Amino acid sequence: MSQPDDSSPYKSTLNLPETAFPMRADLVQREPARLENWESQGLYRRIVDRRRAASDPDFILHDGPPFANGDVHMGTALNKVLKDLVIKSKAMAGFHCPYVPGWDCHGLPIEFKVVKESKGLEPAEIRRRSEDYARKYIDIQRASFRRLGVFGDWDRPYLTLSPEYEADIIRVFARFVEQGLVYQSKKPVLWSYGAQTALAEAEVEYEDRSDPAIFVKFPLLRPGKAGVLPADTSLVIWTTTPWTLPANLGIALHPQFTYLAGAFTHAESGRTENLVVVRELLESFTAKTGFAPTGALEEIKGEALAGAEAGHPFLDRTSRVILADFVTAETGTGAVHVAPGHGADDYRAGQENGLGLLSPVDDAGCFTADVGLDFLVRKHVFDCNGPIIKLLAEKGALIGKENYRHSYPHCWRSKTPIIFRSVPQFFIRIDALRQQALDEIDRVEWLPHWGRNRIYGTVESRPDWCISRQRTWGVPLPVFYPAGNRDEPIIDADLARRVADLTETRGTNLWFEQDDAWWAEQLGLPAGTTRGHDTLDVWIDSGSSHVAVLDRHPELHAPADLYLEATDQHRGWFQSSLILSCAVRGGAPYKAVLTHGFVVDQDKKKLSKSAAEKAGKPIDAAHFYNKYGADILRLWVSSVDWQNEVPFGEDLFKQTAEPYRRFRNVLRILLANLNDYDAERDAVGAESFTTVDRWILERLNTVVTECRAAYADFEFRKVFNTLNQFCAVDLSALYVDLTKDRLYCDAKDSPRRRATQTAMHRVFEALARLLAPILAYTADEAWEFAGHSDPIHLETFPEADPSFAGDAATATVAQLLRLRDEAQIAIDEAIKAGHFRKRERADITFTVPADDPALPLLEGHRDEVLELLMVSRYSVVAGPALKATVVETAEPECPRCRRSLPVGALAAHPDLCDRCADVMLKLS
RNA sequence: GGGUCUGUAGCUCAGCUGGUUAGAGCACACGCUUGAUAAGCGUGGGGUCACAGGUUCGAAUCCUGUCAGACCCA
Repeated sequence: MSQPDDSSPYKSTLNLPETAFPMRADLVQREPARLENWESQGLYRRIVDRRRAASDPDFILHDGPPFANGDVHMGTALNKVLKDLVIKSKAMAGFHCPYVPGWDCHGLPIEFKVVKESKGLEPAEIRRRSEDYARKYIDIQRASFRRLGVFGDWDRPYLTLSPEYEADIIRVFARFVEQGLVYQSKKPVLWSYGAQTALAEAEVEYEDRSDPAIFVKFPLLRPGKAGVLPADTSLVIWTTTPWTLPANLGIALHPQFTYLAGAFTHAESGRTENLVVVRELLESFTAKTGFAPTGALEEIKGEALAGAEAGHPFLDRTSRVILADFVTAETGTGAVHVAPGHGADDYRAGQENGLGLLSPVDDAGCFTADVGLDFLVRKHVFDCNGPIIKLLAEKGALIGKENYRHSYPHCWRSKTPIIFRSVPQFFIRIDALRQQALDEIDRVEWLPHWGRNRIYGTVESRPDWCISRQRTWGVPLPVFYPAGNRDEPIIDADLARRVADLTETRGTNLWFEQDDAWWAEQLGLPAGTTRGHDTLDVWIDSGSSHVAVLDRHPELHAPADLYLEATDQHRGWFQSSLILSCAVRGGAPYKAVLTHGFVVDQDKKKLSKSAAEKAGKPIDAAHFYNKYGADILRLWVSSVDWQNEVPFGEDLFKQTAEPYRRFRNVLRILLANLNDYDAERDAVGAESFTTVDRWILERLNTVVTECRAAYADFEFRKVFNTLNQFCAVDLSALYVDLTKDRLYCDAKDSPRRRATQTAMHRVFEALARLLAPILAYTADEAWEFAGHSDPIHLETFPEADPSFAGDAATATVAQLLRLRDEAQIAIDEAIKAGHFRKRERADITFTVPADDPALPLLEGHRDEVLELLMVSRYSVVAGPALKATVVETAEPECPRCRRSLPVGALAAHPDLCDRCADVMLKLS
């Protein structure tokens, strides 16, 4: 500790800054106490009630429910804090902003964990454990969100597992049924044999994988229209999934492509075959298989082969030649193996050409007896690629083979590769809703604007929605089957609604706990009627929130003003909500949608949780708010460009600690300088402001205008930059620095001291409120030290003051700063040369052109210019260009104010400057 | 492979509809201050504005291509 410096007898006569607002933030210790205070007074409720009482317009941000699984990592924190910045800034901009957070509770990831812990559980038990699991993480995540300073109705969040919510999901399903949009069909779906369920597009992730790619010949039996092909000609197909060959029912050619037919000879073996391949791929075919054309080749259009038939290479079956636009000339042979049971394109082509459908694969991904080859039955399909290739070789059907590396869909949970497999599933007809959904997309505001194209593309091209899942932890898909018939489901809206009514009060566990007989009796169905076993896709759950939450909650309504999630939700929640909402209410559930990028590593590489942990890089939000404080994290969020991917790392994070310190210190010095100021008593009128006061108020006016506009546009980074610049340059480096003399050394009540305090008071009140949405804790702490008893979050933003909308003072100060910069360089040189040690000793000679706009200022406002330059004295000479030279002043240093000015005007204080002598006289 | 987007000092970012020597903060170096002091002030070094073409009197800013990265789709 340093001893109090009493070397100057005048120190006690100064008005030095003083405040109890601590310089050190100690956020980790202090924030929890402030949070407790907020919660004990029900601050969130007070804010909402105050805005409603003022009849402020609504602004509804509808919370997209995070999955109730895992801790809050930086990505989740980014999303939640962005939402909170929206809510807090909208509330301070004068909107009524109820915020009801929610959680997505059902689904595979949780069930997967529960089932992995203990095998062979009854469905009802799986559901109990899954609910416990979800609730545990809801509590963990809720505590984190609160700690981050996010305001909301945390005591009554919405949960997709609550009975009312589940009942509404079923009612949404009923609406679809009643519009004839639900059907059952056997068609290929993305199937995870690891998790043994159908998956949605959004539940699939792409990983690199190596597969055998093979060239297989299909001998033409009937040549179709062509009729000119040599005998024993074969089409050659190329496939990366040999295991789907048993289900082959056709070969697709492109109608417009030119194919080449003729003799091919293998360079090494000398084997000769009559083959057909597409012209564009002839070279690559030869390179990969070794078969080169022996003589002239016949050209033939794809459409000429339509209707031809080929023999299956190892089964006693024919394969029809069909035409399809999806055939490309990029890889393979231009002839595509079609297995309608194992692919979406294949299915459509099969339907159009009446090929039928085979899918001899069971839930576990193993061949069934229908595969047609005994030695494959009960073997996993991926283990059958080898045997099938071997069989092809034996039959002489194998033309070539290569290893092929490609990105391939995998199950996001079990990480196993996806297979396309046909099983009876339930679907929603998208075609009936597509145009309406597309029209709605153009009525919504997308932020950033390119989001519109994202979702438009997905909706435009998405196939029918497979909504059934073979899982337990979810909302039951409420269909029934007549006694003894599992092929024709009873899909009925009224039945579904009655199921909803029963579960509204008793929960959907009923579906799993009661038996078929009970349900048949409850619903008045004939004895022997059985229930379906599927649950609904979880995207139906969260996509129904506009019904289960917005329509139900008394403070909310649909459409919401804003949905705000990461960009992956274009194909997820934004889309499922849109489609469900179009069917239920005939329009989008949101007026605007804001998307932000993902949190990525510092070098902009994808940042996955497991990879980060392996590298010893913490990614949990708790690590950061427990080490640096929630306000640092919030400040970081405000400083990033959420439109793109958001780079993150502890080093980057630490960088925001510096701006934080500046904000805190500026608030602190303002508070300290206002220590003896009472706005009621001491505020001066507009006519008393000096030039620098008017300048800082003009700057403040600009800052207020810019920040309000930036908040309105959700450009938090612009708020951060604007305020940071204002604090660093205008306040800390200039205004606060150059007004020290008048604040510390003038008489307490001197008009120019009070003028500056009046300006600083306005700056503080505005700055604190503009910072409040971001520095939720610190702004409130400063507010409290300024003597306010209510939290700052009940306030509204400062208004721009029209009397400072001009730039007259700013223009004047700009001229003076030109002089200051010029003088500064000369002063620095003089100090470096050892002429004197501090700028207050400088005596400057300005050389100024006669037409320089600074000239009248130099001549007419001596005291103000001296104060702003913080030098002893200056003189002006005429010259061709602005220039400053410096010598040490001849004036003595006034021991009270430490400026070098003429002294001795008052005999009582011969060593003091005029101003200080006056002050001393008044004090005595 | 297709679509959308991004690429400015070591780091985080400003640079509006093209127009004087490309700006700020952090970090770094040096200095001042001990009356904002685990603070404050100043000065300085550092950028071929990803790369290559093109439009223009003139481009970081417009166009094309290449490279790198992100997300989505295959």
